[in-house]
Formats: sequence, C-alpha cells, structure tokens
Amino acid sequence: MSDQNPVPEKFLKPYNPQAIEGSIYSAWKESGYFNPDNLPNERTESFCIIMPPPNANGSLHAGHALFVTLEDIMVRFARMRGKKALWLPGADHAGFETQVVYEKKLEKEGRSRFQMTREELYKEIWDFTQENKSFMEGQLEQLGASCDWSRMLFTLDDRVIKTVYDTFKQLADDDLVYRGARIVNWCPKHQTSLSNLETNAEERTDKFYYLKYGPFTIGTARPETKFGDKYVVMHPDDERYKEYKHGDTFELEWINGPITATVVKDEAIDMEFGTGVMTITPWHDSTDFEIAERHGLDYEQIIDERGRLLPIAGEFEGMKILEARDKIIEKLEGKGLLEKIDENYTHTVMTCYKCSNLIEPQVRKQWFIKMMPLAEPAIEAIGKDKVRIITPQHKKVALHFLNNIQDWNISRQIAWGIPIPAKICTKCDAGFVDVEDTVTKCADCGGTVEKDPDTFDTWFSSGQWPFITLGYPEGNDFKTYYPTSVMETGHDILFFWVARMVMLGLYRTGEVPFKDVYLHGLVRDAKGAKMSKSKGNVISPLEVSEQYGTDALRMGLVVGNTPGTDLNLDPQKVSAYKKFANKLWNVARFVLTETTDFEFGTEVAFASEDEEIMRKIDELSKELTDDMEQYRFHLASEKIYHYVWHELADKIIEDSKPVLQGDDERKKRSRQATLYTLLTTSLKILHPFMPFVTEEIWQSLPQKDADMLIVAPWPTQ
RNA sequence: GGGCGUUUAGCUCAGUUGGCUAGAGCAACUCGUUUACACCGAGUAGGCCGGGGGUUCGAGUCCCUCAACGCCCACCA
Repeated sequence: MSDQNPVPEKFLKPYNPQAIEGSIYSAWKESGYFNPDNLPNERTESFCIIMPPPNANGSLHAGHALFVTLEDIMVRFARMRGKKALWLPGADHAGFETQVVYEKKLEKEGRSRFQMTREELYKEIWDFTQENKSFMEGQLEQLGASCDWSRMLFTLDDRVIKTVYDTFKQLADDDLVYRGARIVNWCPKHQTSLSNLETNAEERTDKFYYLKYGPFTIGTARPETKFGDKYVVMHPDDERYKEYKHGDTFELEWINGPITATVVKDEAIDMEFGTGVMTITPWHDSTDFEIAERHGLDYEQIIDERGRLLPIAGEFEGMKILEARDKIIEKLEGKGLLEKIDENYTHTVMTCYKCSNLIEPQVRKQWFIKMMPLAEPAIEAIGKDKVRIITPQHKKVALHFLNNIQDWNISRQIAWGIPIPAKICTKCDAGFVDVEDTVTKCADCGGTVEKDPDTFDTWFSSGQWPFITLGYPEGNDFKTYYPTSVMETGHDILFFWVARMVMLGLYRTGEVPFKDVYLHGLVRDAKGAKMSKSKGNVISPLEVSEQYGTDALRMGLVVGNTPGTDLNLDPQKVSAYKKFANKLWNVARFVLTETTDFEFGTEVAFASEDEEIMRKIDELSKELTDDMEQYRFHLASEKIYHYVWHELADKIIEDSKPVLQGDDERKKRSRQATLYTLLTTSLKILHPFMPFVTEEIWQSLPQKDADMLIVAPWPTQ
C-alpha cells in the first residue's frame, strides 16, 4: 500500500479536546472569518444575530453556555450556507444588577455605598465591569463563540448613550414621557424604585388586626401605616353603611389622639372582605393611592426611604416598621381600640426580586413612558408574525402582556447607569427633559434647576440594543443587517427585553428589530432542580467544558432541548457526547487510514451500493437543513449523532472492511471515495454543533473544498 | 383571581404538519481482548404515551373533560 496521504500521528491517541480547543479557536480568530466583511466568496444574503450582552459582573453560567451554543449553531450554519453572517457581541453594564453585586462585594469588605460619593462608586464599578468584561470574553471564546469581536460594544459606550438620549428626546417631543408623582415600588434596602417586573409576589401568613375607627371597624395587616389615615372608605352600594354619606365627617380617638375623619364612597372596596370598610394610606399603598387620586384626597408620607417612621408617628418616630407594629398594637389595645386579631391571615406581599425584602410603596416623582402608543404597533407586529415568536405559547404570553401594559417607570435612584438627561427645579420640583444641556432655569416658576440625579432603568437602553449596535441611523451595518434575522434569548426576559426591543425598535426605526424570536428555557441541574448557590447544585459550564470538551457540552445542551422549555444539564449526558467526539475521531482515523493510497482528483466509477449510501446522506443533509431552518436543533443534532454512530460507524464502516480488504480494485476505490465523502459531509453537518473536533479533523484532511471548515460550503449548497 | 404549560421505559427527555410494529441518553442484564475506537462492539429486558369521553380508516399526536405538578401575570385593605 502506498502512502501518499499519511495519517497524522495525533489520530493514534484518543481525542483530547483540552489539547486542541485553544489553538483551533485562535486559528479561527486569526482567519478573520468571524467578521463577515472578511468572508470568502461573494455573499449577498445577510444574516445577523445580536448577542444578548452578558452582564459584566461575574462568570458565565449555564444559561450563557446555552445561548452561546444555540446562537453559534445558527451563525455557523448561516456562514457555511454562504450568507454574510454577523454575530455581534456585547457586554451589559446591567445597572441595578451590577450595583447589587458590587454592593455585596463592598459589604464583604466592610464598606457601604452610602459612605461613598456617587462618583467614587461609579468609578469603582466601572473598573469592576471592565475587568469582568475581558474575563467574560475569554469565557465566550472557550465556549466556541464565533462572534465578531471587532464589533464588540459595551452598553455604556458613548455611541450607546448618545442614541439612548436621542430616543428619550424623541419620546419627550412626542409627548410620550412624563414626570409624575406616582406610587412606585420602593426597596428600602437598595434605596431605589423598581419596575413591577422587578418585584415578586410572595405569599405570607401575617396577623390581621380589627381596629375600632370611630363607629366603624376596619381591618388591616399594617397598623404602622395608619397614623395619617383620615379617610374611611366603603362601597357606595353597601347597605350596612348606607346611613353614612360621601363627605360626612366625624371625630374619633386614634393612635396618637383625636382626629377628624371623612367618609369616602368608592367602588374599589370589596364588600365581602373584612368589614367592608377600610381607611387609606395613599402614600404607601397603590390601591389607596388610586382612591385618593380619584377623589382628590390629601396624602402624607408616614414611612421614610429607609423604612423608618416619620414624625407623624409621634412617640414611634424613627422606629423600623416591624419593630413598631407590636408596640402600636399594644397602645391601641390599651386604648380599647383593638377589637380582635386574626392570626392566620394569608396574603401576598411584594418583595424585591434581588433581596426579598418587603417592598415599601412610596410616592415619588419619577419619569414614566406612556406605553400604550408604543405597544400597539408591537401587538400588530407580533400578532401578524412580522416578529415571529417561534414558540406559540410565548407569542400568546407576549400579546397578553402588551395588551395589558402599564406605563413604565424608567427612573432609578442608583449611580450605576446612564444618567437621565433632565433638570429638576429646586423650588417647585418641576422636571424638564434636557438632552442638549441648555435648560438653566425653571420654565414654570423661574427657579434654579439641577441635574436629575437618577439614572435610566437599564432595560430602557437595552431595549434599543439591536439598532444601537448596528449604528442607527447612519451606519452601514444598520443598512445591511437590520432588521436582524433572529433574537435568541431566555424566555424569562420576554417582557423585560424582547417586548421592549420590539416596541422601541419599531418606534425608533419604523421596522421590527428582528424577524424571528427563539426563546430558550432555564438550564436546570441533572434532576431538573433549579440551580442555586444555596443548594450547591450549580454546574459551571466552563468546568464541564474543561472536563468533557466544549463540543460535548454543546451537544449536552442542545440534543433534546425543545425551544422554550427548560433543560436539564446532566454531566452524564455530556460525558456521552465526549465519547461521541472520540467516535468521530476514530471514524476519521479509519477513513484516513484506509485512503492513504487513494489518488484524489481522478475519476471514480461508483458502485451502485455506494451511490445508494451517498444518496442517503444527501437526504439526511436536506432533512437537517430543513430542521435547522425551522430551529429544530434538538432534532438535527440527534439525527446527526445517530447517523454518525449507528449508521456510518456501526454499519457502513463495518460493511466496508471486506470491500477494502478484498481484491476488487474498482469496488475498493469506489468505497474509498464514498467513505471519504461521508466523512467530509459528516464533518460539515456536524460542525455547527461540534465545531472544535470537526475543524481539528478537517485540518488533517488531504483533500477539501475550503481551507477551514468554518467557511466550507454546506452540503446542500 | 386571570393566563400559559407539563404529564411517554427505572431516571432525564425526544417524538415537527395524525400513519409508531412508540425512540434516545443514562442505568440494568447477557455475550465478546475481530488491527478505527474498551471514551468499544453484538444482543436482551423494560411503556394499556396521567384518567375518562369524542373525531377519524387510523390518535402519543386533534377536540372536550377530570386529576396532579410547574411557571408567569395581578392593587384585595
């Protein structure tokens, strides 16, 4: 046997991912092919994915590994199919999230953000994120992300801020921005307001107190808010209280002495609940706030931003609400105003999604965006599949959200974020949008103005990410790649991010930001439990990648993972795909060993059984292409796995042994050519899923149609 | 209180528009040191596809209903 195509020695040992992944990634990077401007051959059709920018505040977790895998599969597939394929990476400053992470770090060091100036804090968090950002880029590389690093963008880069300001100004000019005293979700620990989406509803069992309030009995779970209550509210149709008229006043003895109360009739009252009568605390309760707004009632702050009682509480001033509660009840009991206590009252309370502390609603002046005018075009786009959410259940959920959308509070009282370009009057508290920084005095009262100290909700800028990253309005990338092909992200941020990108994208550019939406689920542990540090079941994708190889990790994340549903990451499953990588390695070894004497470039007379074998892989390729176009990666990956192992290796190779060792030269040559084609085709269709091992094998092929597999033509091209 | 989803082999899950004699990985069992691979091969066992009803020549797949579990949204003091 002549040896014109020698088999590289590396094939004599089992496949070792750790030894080759780094150098393969470097080779791709140096090739420049991650940047679509450098791709070979003329490419007319463009393809673009904007990466959901990972938060620059820690390591990548399993969810990141999943999105990298899915998006990398899509972009590699598009690249091989001859498209101008761009995957644009980013890093997110992640406002509140990062500030919370940093505060914890400060806490560990025995420091606190409240002892620092905003500037000091900002500077420190900036350095912290920059460090994390480069760390994170290395981790994305480890996972094989074939994204275009030359277009990398950070969410606090100047270009981002400029575009965000332009959008804010346009919204203001269109009368879609207002500053209003509204009740907001206030977290006393984090000292900021939060959007509704940033709170959790938690069921709790608390005491429910029945208190004598003049001639009435009122029920409350929060006696500490009742100091200023001077309105007593009941349903207009409640027969029990028909003798009391709206506007009646009466004197009564209350916590800290006699007060005058006024009767209010409002339909918000549930006659079945408690006694059907309640007093209201408009400053600290959203229902109460709305009742007060409807009737033009007074409201007064009882609890400060730290969760302590204000002077109105008299002797209780300065106490934390929970400490005060029992003492207040004691006093009420002493005065004979406590009627009874229901010990097993269950209700839902709002908690901060980060610290789980009780949300203390507060009335504050905040910037809001009117959402209905923005939501309407988005409802149409999603309803008519101009933005096609490929999982029908999420389409329904998104439409439901948009149809019931409420105005969006975009003010955050934190340092880490994009400052709101606005001025506030120091005298009358009026607010003015001021992107050009030209407002010097109050237009209402002539008073002096100061910069608004608040920052934007981070999702306000993130919501503009697709068109910002592509350089709207003038950038060439915007013209080439917008609307982008697909947005792939976690279903948990459908409202936070996806819906807002659709609304703001349509608002700003008049076009949808992406044509398709692929939502993946939560990555859970092997048994389906949610990963958490406290449970100790967190699986680090980077460790898994080091142990089994990135290709195996990727297969473990994608095989059987139906779009939109949660996925269990099982190291045993990943281990199985490590074996598969080795299987492929040995298939390559076999084929290369058996074709050392094959003369490439000469005519082959194929035997009919070989034509049949090749027809089958062509069929498979077509089927896979269809699956991939329809985002059925979970099926495509499994089919390739099955083909390579149980068809190519178990059957075709086994059946080939006698042919290759036989003395029919024509048949042998035909089979050699066939096996070689099966190998190259398998490498191609497997490459989006297992990029490293396939590229490593490709580099050792004596005959190929592209220097690198990453740009090799897809079999059906 | 609304909405969405899940229920298929011991475990974790696939099963795309109804054609399935229901699959995969892991686990289990039997055999096998055949020069691609022991990170292996050949084979075996294991499921009234949550319950009930319906549509259909045909249902894991469509419709109704019940049950269990899960998720999301929501201002009951």
